[in-house]
Amino acid sequence: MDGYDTYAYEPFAVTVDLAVLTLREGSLRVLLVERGEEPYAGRWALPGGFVQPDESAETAARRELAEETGLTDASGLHLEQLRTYSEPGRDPRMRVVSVAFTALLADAPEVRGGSDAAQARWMPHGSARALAFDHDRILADARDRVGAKLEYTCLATAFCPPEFTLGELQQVYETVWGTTLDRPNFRRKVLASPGFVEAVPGAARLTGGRGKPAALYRAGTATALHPPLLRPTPEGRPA
Amino acid sequence: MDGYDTYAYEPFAVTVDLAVLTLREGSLRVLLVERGEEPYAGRWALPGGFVQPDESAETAARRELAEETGLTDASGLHLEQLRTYSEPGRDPRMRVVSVAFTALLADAPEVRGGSDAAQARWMPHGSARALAFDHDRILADARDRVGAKLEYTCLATAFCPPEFTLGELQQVYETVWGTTLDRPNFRRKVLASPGFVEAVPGAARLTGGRGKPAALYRAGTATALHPPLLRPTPEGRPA
DNA sequence: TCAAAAGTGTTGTTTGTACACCCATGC
DNA sequence: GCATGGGTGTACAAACAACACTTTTGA
Repeated sequence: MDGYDTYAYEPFAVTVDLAVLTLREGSLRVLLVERGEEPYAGRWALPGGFVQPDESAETAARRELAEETGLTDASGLHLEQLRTYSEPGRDPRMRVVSVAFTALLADAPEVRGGSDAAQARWMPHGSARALAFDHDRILADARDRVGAKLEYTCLATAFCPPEFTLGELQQVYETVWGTTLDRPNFRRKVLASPGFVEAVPGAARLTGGRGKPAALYRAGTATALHPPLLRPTPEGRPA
Repeated sequence: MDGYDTYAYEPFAVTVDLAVLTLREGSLRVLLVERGEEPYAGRWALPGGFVQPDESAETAARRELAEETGLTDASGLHLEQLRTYSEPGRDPRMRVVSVAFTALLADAPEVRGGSDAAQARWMPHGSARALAFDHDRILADARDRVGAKLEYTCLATAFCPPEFTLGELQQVYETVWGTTLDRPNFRRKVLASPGFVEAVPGAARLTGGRGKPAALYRAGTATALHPPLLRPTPEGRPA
C-alpha cells in the first residue's frame, strides 16, 4: 500500500457476496435470493450487500445474512473468506469490488425474504444456474474450495449440528464429494485424527428410525487434519 | 450483491498489497519497500498501491510490482490472491480495503526503488518485522499459506527457474518448511506424482560446482498433488 | 425374525521411512 | 583419492482398502 500522495484514487463500491451452503435431504443446497430490481431483476443471486463505512467485510457478511434471510451466528454459522472479485464490468452500472465468503450451516432453517430480496430459498447446488452477475462462478469456486478443504481441514463438522453421529459426518463427505466411502475405514480415520471429533460420553441417538443407536460426537479443537482424509481418486484425475 | 436502491454507499479506496517471496542463499526472502511518506514514513512495507478504475486487482498487482520494483511477468512471476483485509482503522487516515496477493519468484533479480518507494530490498523473512500498517500479519498469512500449499499443490515449482534439478526443488520445501527431507524418498514421491515435473531429456547441470551433474526437469501440467507431499509432523502438532 | 444402521475384526496390499550403497564430477 | 552432490536398492513398519462379521434397535 503506497502512493498516498496521489490522492487521485477512484472511489469503489465494496460489497460482500455469500455462498451459504448446507446439507438437506442428502443434497448440497445453496441459499439464493431473488432480485427485486434491475439489473438482473427476477434472477436468483447470492445474498450480499454493501459494506458500511464502520465495518469489516466479515461484519458486513454477517449483518447482510441476518438482514436478508434471518440467519444469525447463533445458528452455528461458519464464515470464511473465499476470494475477492474485482473485474471491471462485473456490475453493469458501476465499479464494484466484491469480497466473497463461503458460509457453512448445519441445519437449514426456513428463510424469509428480507430488505432487498423478494424471496430467499434453499436451492439444490446442481440446479443453481444462470445467477445474476458473476455469481455462477463464485458459487462454483465456493464448492471447489469446500470440497478441497474437506480433505485437509476439519471443515466437515461445520455442516453438522453441535452433536452429531459419525454417519452424519460421513454423509457430509459423501454428499459434497459425490462419492461413497467405506464406513469402517472412515470411522477409523476420523477417530485416529486427534482433535477432529470428541466423544460425548454416554450419548446416543437413533438415526434412521431403525438400527443401532449411534454414539454422538462434538467437533474437536483441531482445525487442520494431519494426515488428510483424501477423496478417492476418480480414475484419470491428473493427480 | 443487492440493495442498489440504497445508493448511499460509502466510497472506499481499494488497494493491493503484495507478499513477493523468493529463495536466495537458502533463505526465504520477501520484497519490501521503504515508505517515503507518512504514515509510517521510513518504515518497511509490502509493495502495493491503488487499484485504478479500469483494472482488476490482479492487473493492479502486476502493474504496481513493475512500477515499484521493475519485476515483470516475464520474470516467471506466479501471482495468486491471498485474502482481503478490510478492518476499519487499518489505515489511520481513510477507509482502505486491500486485496493481498502472494507472489512467487524463481530468481531474485536486483530491484530498484520506484515511483513511491524510497528503496526496495529483498529481506530475509525472519528479519521482516514491524512493517507498516497490518503488513506483518499479511506476510505471516502469506507464509502460512505457501507452506500449506506446498503440501497439496505443485506450487513449489513457482520458486524454481524454468529448468531445475530435483535437489533445487527439495531445497524449496526444506527452506519454506524449515525441515530436512530424505533425498531418495523425496525424489521418488515427486516422480510418482503425475504432472508434477517432467524430465528434460538429456539435460544435466552441475549444481554445487562438485558432484554428479543433476538431471533437469520442467514444471508439469498438474496443479494439484495427489497424493500430497506431507511435511514431517513436528512432534506435538495437534495433527 | 427380519431389515437397517452402528460398530469391530482381519487380511493382503500399498505406501512410507530409514537407511546402505553406487555413480559422476572437481579438486 | 576424496569430498560432494546425484541417483538406486532394500527391508522393515505403518497405513490403507476391502470385506466379513457382530451388535442393537424398530417393525
